[in-house]
Amino acid sequence: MQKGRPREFDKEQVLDKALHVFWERGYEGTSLSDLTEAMGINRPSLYAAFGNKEELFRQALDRYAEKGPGAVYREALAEPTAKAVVERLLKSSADCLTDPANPPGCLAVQGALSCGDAAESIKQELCQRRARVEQELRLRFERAKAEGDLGRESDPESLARYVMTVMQGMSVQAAGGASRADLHAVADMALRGLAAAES
Amino acid sequence: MQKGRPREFDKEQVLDKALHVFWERGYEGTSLSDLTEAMGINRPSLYAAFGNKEELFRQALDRYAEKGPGAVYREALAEPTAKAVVERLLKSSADCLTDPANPPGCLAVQGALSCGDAAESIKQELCQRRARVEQELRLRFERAKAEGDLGRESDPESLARYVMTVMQGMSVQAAGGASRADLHAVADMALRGLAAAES
DNA sequence: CTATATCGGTACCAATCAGTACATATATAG
DNA sequence: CTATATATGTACTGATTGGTACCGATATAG
Repeated sequence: MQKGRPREFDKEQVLDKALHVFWERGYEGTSLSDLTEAMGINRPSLYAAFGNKEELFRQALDRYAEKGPGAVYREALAEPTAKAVVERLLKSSADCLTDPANPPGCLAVQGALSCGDAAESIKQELCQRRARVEQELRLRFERAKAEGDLGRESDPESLARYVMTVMQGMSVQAAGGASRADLHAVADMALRGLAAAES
Repeated sequence: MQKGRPREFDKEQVLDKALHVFWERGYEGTSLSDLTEAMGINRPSLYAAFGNKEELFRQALDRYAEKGPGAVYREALAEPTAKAVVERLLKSSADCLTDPANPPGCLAVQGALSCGDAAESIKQELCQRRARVEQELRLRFERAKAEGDLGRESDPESLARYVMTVMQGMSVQAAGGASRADLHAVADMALRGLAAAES
């Protein structure tokens, strides 16, 4: 065991609390007072454990991508066919974005869509994360095309961008109060379109 | 003419400047210093002419909806057929969201997607505006259905929500750096899907 | 002309922001 | 036991937030 007085809180546990606050209020909309109150620790403990507000956000984002909704995306990519990937992706998004246990919408979309100078680097980080997911999806579609699972005339890049666009739109819809059923209807409509476009 | 010293700036002109700043940085990300600097007036003049930050935002939003991109939406709704409405809506959105003269994306989406307590009422205002546009679109589709322009099995509500979802997703894409061509490809894909779903 | 009403600019307000100095408390290492 | 290392809580920092009091300037009304 290490020297010194031991920490009196569970780091992952309070990180989840911070994640929840950032998710709900965005990066700029969250103050350190909001964070310390929700996390149940005081300011110097927060700084000692997580660095500063920006680093805390990044750690919360990592957790979001790893244990939270991000895990759902990775599972979807593992589906055997492109069609199954998209279906799983859209359906899971509809569920996840409206999960009553979490704030509505997606942290990677709402965390810092537009912001002042101070949050600029956070905004760019979120852009990169979204772009990375889009690229992973594109790669998955390219594989599907190579496997003959998608037609020769299909365009993996446009397809990936389109699916991302629908998911991101669903996030805005969720933030506006759309229900799980509403989003499932959107997902169905997008899926019908894709199935038709493929044939 | 009225008594007193006349205002030395054009109200609409400086309101456009304010609109631009809010559009780029969002409501919370914009400080009064940002505004006065961009508008070229000092603080008391701003308060005398526009009330306060929140009222200024609302007036900028009205202008956005009236003279800005909002006008494009109204034009699209006037198209003769549902298909033409959607096509015009998506294509115009792609152009508008990536117009180099404006910040990328849509003010009604990025202005305050998630935020702290102070901006809560702005967030709700934006939600209501988005919902109102969605409802206008739904009404347009209901008319199209009554006119036989849309099939009997079509669902105007889901259709409207789907189109709004795509447009809102395109706004997120634009904020992330997507080009006009990128968004046109998305629009084409959404349109192909709808055409197929209709048949 | 004088009286009145509004505008513009300086210089301020209290509240809040993110971040920290410092003293005290509590653990291990020897 | 003592020495050391880390955590906690109070109370603070300077900078910035949105918002104003006040005064001189500039217009019209009579």
